Amino acid sequence: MPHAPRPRGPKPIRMDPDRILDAAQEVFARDGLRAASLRAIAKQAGCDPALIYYHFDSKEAMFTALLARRFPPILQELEVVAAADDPRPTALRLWEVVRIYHRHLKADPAIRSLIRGEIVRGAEGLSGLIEVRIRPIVMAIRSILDQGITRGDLRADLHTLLGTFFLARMHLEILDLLPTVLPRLMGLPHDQAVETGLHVWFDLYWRGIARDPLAPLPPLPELAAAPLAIKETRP
Amino acid sequence: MPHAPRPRGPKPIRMDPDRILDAAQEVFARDGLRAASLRAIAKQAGCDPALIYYHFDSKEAMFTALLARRFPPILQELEVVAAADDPRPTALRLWEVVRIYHRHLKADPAIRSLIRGEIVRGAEGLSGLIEVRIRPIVMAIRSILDQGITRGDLRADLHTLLGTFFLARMHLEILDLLPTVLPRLMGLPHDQAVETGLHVWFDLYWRGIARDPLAPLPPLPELAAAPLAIKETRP
DNA sequence: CCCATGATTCAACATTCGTTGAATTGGACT
DNA sequence: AGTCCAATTCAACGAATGTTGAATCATGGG
Repeated sequence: MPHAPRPRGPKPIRMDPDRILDAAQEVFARDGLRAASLRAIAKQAGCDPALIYYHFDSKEAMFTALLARRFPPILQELEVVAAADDPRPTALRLWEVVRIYHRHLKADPAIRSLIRGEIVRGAEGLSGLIEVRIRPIVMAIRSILDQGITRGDLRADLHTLLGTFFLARMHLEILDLLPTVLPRLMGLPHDQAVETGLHVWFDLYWRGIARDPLAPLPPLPELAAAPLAIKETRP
Repeated sequence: MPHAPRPRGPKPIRMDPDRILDAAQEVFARDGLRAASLRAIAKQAGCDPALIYYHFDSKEAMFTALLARRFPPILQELEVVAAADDPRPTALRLWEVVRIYHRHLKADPAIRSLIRGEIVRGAEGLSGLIEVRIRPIVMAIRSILDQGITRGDLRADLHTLLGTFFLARMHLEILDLLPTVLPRLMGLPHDQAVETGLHVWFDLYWRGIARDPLAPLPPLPELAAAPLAIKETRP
């Protein structure tokens, strides 16, 4: 069977590298970085696998390009909240951090699982880039905690670096695991699993770090609504 | 080069299936479930890849056998602490949970990352088994929280299921990420990263769930020492 | 009209993987 | 000594993977 040797390509559409990145993000989210194949990404993008190598150097280069596209907007919003002259009470600023994190990462399991999976074991050059992307984010959140101590909102003996780690990591755990674990473990409806999980978590976390744990939290804005008008990446 | 066609096997040593599981655990811990190859496991065990198929049905069967070997001892110890007639204050019992968790999972990154990686996206039949292994553990910890509420040690509005999730998951995050992330992110020495991380975390967590957050914690036993004499798996 | 050039596809390479069937070994029992 | 069976190894299969070089298409400028 010569299986149709050469019906050569009738596809005169230009393929934007951003479209390939979109496909890569989707496949990475579905299968994880290691299991995601270039052929699957190419099929998702509607092009030939070889075309990916025309626009990117390798699979790893696609991942770094993906990071470069997703992280700066997050950092940009966080640094606004972390500005030293922000007059809002610390609880509200931290909740704003939660909302920013949530809005950017909720619908993007790719980066969540990828950071997680590939940061532990360095994946060679990848870990360096992740570090470059993540360190400023950690520093922004941590500065809010530091300011909270000097303002007298937080307990003086708070370990602000670990406090940042706890806040950010548990957020990702809630996003990643609660929707799949909670319904299977209990009868809980998974619709609002993430929302209620985040609220309960923030209440517990705040009692843990506040100078006065029993003082009630101020009313918290809803998670979903966008707090700041920032232009999105897609024009 | 005919590369030495048939120097057939001069290896008359018996291979205990447990030795293969040991090798699998090591390779799984190093490379992750998906990336770990049977050939690497066989080389680690010092046998032929085909021998693995004589003792186990498949790669997946090895993983479930690994789970079956590691989880029951953890559950056994947890259920002792969770017994309803345990008279110790809730804070000490929860700290005991942390110690048990820590002792069993600290040196076993395989199960930690595998549970994490393969539970989110079901990996077909695997997730069911994981659920069978994990649910009793969750229930044991949760019952301590429930008893803590009725005893008046914990806040009455505590969401005990989410509280269990927070305690267990953050513990794994600390074990997995702190040793690699903290030194790279700061200059922190990674020797005691896990120990200090766990202490700071437990202090924050306890303030979050206690009825009286400002009451000081009782003195906590050291993490490393074994609290109960339980026979280990290797005879 | 032609040709240079960028964009895209085809087909294949070399590896690696999980898995399997046949062959071989080593010892236990008769 | 001979035989049987469990344990182990050999060699290979088929599939999937990342990657590459050559070929084809589309298009715009001369």
